[in-house]
Amino acid sequence: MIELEQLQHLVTFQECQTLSKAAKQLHISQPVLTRSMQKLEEELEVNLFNRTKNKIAFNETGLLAVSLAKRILDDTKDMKKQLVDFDRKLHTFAIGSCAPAPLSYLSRKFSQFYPQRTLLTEIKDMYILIKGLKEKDYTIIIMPYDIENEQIESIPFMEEQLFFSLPLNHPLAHKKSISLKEMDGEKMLLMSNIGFWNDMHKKTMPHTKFLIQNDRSVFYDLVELSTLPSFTSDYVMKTEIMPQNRVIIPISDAQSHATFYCWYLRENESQLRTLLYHL
Amino acid sequence: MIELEQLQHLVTFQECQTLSKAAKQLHISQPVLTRSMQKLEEELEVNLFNRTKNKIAFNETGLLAVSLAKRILDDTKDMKKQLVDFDRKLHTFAIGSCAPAPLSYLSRKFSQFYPQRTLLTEIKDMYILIKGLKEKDYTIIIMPYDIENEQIESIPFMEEQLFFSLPLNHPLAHKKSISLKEMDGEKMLLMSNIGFWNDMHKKTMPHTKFLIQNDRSVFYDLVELSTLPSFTSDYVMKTEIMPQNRVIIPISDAQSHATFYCWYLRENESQLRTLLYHL
DNA sequence: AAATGTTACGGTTTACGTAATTATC
DNA sequence: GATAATTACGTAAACCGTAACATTT
Repeated sequence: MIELEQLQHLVTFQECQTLSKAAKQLHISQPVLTRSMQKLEEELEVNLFNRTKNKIAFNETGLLAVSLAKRILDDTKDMKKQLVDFDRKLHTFAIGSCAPAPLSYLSRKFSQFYPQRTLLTEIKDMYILIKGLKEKDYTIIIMPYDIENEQIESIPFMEEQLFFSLPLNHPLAHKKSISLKEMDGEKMLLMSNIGFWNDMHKKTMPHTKFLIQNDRSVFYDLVELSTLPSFTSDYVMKTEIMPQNRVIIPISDAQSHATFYCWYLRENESQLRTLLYHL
Repeated sequence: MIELEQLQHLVTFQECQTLSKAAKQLHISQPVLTRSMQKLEEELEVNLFNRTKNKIAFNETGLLAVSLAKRILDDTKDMKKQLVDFDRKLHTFAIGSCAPAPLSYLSRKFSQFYPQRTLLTEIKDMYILIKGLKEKDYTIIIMPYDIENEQIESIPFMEEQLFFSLPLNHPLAHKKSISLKEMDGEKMLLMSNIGFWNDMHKKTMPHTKFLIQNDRSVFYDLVELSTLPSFTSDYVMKTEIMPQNRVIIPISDAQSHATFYCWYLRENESQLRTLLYHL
């Protein structure tokens, strides 16, 4: 049977033009190449070269063989790549979320129960999440409302309440609670990549200019050093150290509260049971 | 590097479902297959199977691997076939002719000078011959007229003269020569596959009914046993044994004589020199 | 003299099959 | 007890690199 190694030799030979150069490039000795090419000709039952005493050159058939060999070698390299990709996808647990807090929570849970598995997490728009769940790009998606149908099941696992974080000398700093509307129009600091909260802010506070920060530590520095109002949440306050020069005031609107649900395909229920049980 | 043998093992395993059956089919021992599959997994850096103590079954990745492997194996089998075909075509000498006599003559010459090469001969319509020569389906074509242009050269190498072959008691049997027109209207015996002569007969003797014979020996039997007129030629008379109960009479028309030319592409002149020189 | 390809030879590696082992039906 | 897969082990085949050789530039 022909072997891929021989085809690789053939292609390298063609690229290098002489057996000796090809041998160097392949890190083998010339005699090996001589024999390899002889064997290939035997197995293919065709002459691939014009040989003189100390010269060996490709004939037409040989050149055709090179082009066919290249294709086969490419295919096998592709094969490996495809399999590795497929396998990774198979063993990767992908979580898509509409917000950062529940994703952070679920990630931690996940790594407790499946420490060896690869985890992929994303914050995306909700319509993308739903599409991705159906197409099995996500094993689980995190949504701020529930659902129940033939394919999809959802279970609630976490709540999050937003607060305003105001500097001590802010005019509203003394209040017990503040509505979104009351704050609308002020400049505010905001983290980027906060999922559906972003949409909520834009809708409920259309006159506010949000100063978006990508970097979390820069965001915290700005919160501490500037006098700009910002948002925080009960989850963030539990998990992060909060600055001292701020007043935390509840937001009165219902939109500032979310219940997060795990959505998953019923067909995957068995493999998810452990995780779901411990949420 | 992955080897094709491993891929073949993989595919056979999938077809047989167990390693032992696959081993039998491949005429090797189980341990070889066990190791072969282990090595394949190592090289691909993926698990292809679900193993229990005495069971090994394909997982999803394994099944994908099988389908990819099949494609590669098919490609390599194709590769061999393509190369053999290409090589044969490269080494095949193809002669197309407008008539049987010069083809028979040239074939004999050819096998004298290139006894080891494969020869392919065909009698075809002249427009097909010219097309085939240009497209290199034919190395040489035999035509009843000459040509001379940039690509094609022609050299005359043989003449053929047709005769009527009449039974002894035929009304015209006594004549020194006969024209085609004189015989037009009579039933005649004719060999099939006689190339351009066929067109000539149809044109010059539109009222004659030709009784076409495929088999040469049947044709000769009929010539000998029937009283139907037929054609023969100087070439045929030289190479075949002629029946005794016939009169051979020259045909007076110019169309009954042909000079045959070898046409070939100038670019092939060097490889044809030996043959052309000895025509 | 330098470079190229092929053949010869010796030693190591590889790879095979048999046999033994473990597990399942 | 029969079948299946894996592991262990000794032997035979394969393969590689060095060296020697033959040609060519």
